[in-house]
Amino acid sequence: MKPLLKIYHKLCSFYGPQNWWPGDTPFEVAVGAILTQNTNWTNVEKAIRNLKAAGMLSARTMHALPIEKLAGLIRPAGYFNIKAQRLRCFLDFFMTQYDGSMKRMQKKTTGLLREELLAVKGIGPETADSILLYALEKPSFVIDAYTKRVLSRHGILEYKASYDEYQQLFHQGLNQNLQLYNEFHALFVMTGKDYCKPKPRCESCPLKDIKLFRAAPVRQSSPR
DNA sequence: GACCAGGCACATC
DNA sequence: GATGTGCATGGT
Repeated sequence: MKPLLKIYHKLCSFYGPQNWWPGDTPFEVAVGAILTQNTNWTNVEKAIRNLKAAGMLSARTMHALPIEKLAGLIRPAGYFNIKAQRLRCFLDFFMTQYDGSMKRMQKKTTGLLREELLAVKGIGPETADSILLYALEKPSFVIDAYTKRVLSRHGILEYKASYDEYQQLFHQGLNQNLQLYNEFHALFVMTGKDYCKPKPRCESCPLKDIKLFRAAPVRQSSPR
C-alpha cells in the first residue's frame, strides 16, 4: 500500500469520517475559507451566524454591503478589517467574473481556477485550495500548518519545505480522488489538534507505529 | 496573563 | 529568497 494511503487509513479508523466542510452552501464554504485564516473555527461560526442573521450570506447582498458594516458583522472571526477587505476582493472577482455563481465557476478547470483565485488579493494557496476542494469539489489537496506539523514530525518532509512541495507529495502519492483529499485534510487537522501540539504527545499518537519514510524527490510541477 | 487558532501581504535585508 | 511583522478575537 502507498505510504500516504497507509497513514490515511490509520487516521480514518482512529477518528472516523469527518464530513468536512461545515457550510450550507458552496458560497458559505468559500466565505468560511477566508474567515478561518489563522483563526479558530468556533470564532468563524460566530461571524457566519452574524452574516446569516443579517441576511448577508449571499454574494449579491454581501457585495453591496459597506465595508465597515461587513467588518462589524465578521468581528468575532478576528482580523476583521483585513478580512472584510479580503472578502470584498473575492466578491469583486466573483461577481465580475462569475456573476456570483459557484456553478459557473465550477465549469472551469482546476488549474485555471487556482491561478485566478491566487490572483485575488487576500487569497493564498491554502485558502485557494480550500475553496477549490470544499466549495467547488475540485481535487486540490489543502496543506495547512497541521499537515506540515504532522508530516514533519514523522520525518516525511521538512517543515520548512514549500507549500507546493507538500502538495505535490499528495498529488503524486495518491490517486486524484475528491473524497480522499477531502477527508484526509480534515483528518490531519484532527491529528494536529489532538496530538501534535508544540509539546508532542507522541506516545498516544495514532501514527506512532507508522514506519518513517522519506518522500521521493519532488518533480517540477506539471499542469493539472 | 500567555498561548494558540483550518494565513496572507508587505517591508526589509 | 529568507525572515520578520501587522492584523485581532475568543477559548483554554
